[in-house]
Amino acid sequence: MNIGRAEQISGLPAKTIRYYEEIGLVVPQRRGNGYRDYDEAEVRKLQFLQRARSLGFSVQDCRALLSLYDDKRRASADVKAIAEAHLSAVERKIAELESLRGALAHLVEACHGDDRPDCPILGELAGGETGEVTR
Amino acid sequence: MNIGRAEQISGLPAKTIRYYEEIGLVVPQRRGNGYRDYDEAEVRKLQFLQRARSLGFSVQDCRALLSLYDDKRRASADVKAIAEAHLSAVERKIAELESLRGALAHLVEACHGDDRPDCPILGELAGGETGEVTR
DNA sequence: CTTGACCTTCTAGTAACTAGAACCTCTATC
DNA sequence: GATAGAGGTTCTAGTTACTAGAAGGTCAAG
Repeated sequence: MNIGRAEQISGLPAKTIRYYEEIGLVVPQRRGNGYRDYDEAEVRKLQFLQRARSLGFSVQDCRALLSLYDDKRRASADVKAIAEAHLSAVERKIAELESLRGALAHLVEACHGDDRPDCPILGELAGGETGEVTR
Repeated sequence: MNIGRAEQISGLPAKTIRYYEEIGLVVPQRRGNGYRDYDEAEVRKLQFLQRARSLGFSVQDCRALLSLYDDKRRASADVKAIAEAHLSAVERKIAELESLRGALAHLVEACHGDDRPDCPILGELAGGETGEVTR
């Protein structure tokens, strides 16, 4: 089938599908006119990629997951290891953002936000000491 | 002062300081030998950038914050607006990651992770039929 | 005069696409 | 047969915010 149909079924934009081919993830046959021709298995892989990417797996992770998906003798432990590593990364990122959120919320709250120039946010950025004026 | 000293004081790598010059954030004078020469105000701006970036503000936001920092007739409301927008973005990102974390945690939990090929994680990615996780 | 630290510019690579341009192919209709 | 329009092709370049590395110039000390 053409790339347009693969796009509809997989939910991935055609540009992205071409990109995935360029990096060797899903490489379809070509027809006589040069058009890409996706078979069932390839479209299933595109769907697989769409789901894995929407779960936040990197393209490198997706490559590994796809090859495990293809390997009927895989150990589920290998799949789980990838997912656990990704989960840990997500949790680290959440912790980092929560710390940021705390700092930002504190600053936003401290700023009166009117037409006067005095601003604790800039104060913090300028020197870490609220209201610092000279150095 | 030389870029090496500016690096020590600001905590920004020299490569980053040069990059900030390239995009017009902090542009120092040059000495006769072509070396960059940072004055006090410029080093303070570099410190400002280091802090703003570590709070997760984009470089574009930093540019705006820096110009407000320079403008002694600024309205603190303008600073606050930037910080609030960033805070909102951080909160959206946290919500998104927490949703991901939930889905990933379920999948990881459902996978026995041994040497057998059967795997609910791949099942979910492949189409949500085989080995689908109970939500 | 040489060594080593420090500085310069330049190119290219990172992640994962995305936009746009120029052009080709297929199908249907006039 | 000509043409319109949908859909396909490749290619380049832009996005974010740096970072690595190469080739080479400058400076202070011994």
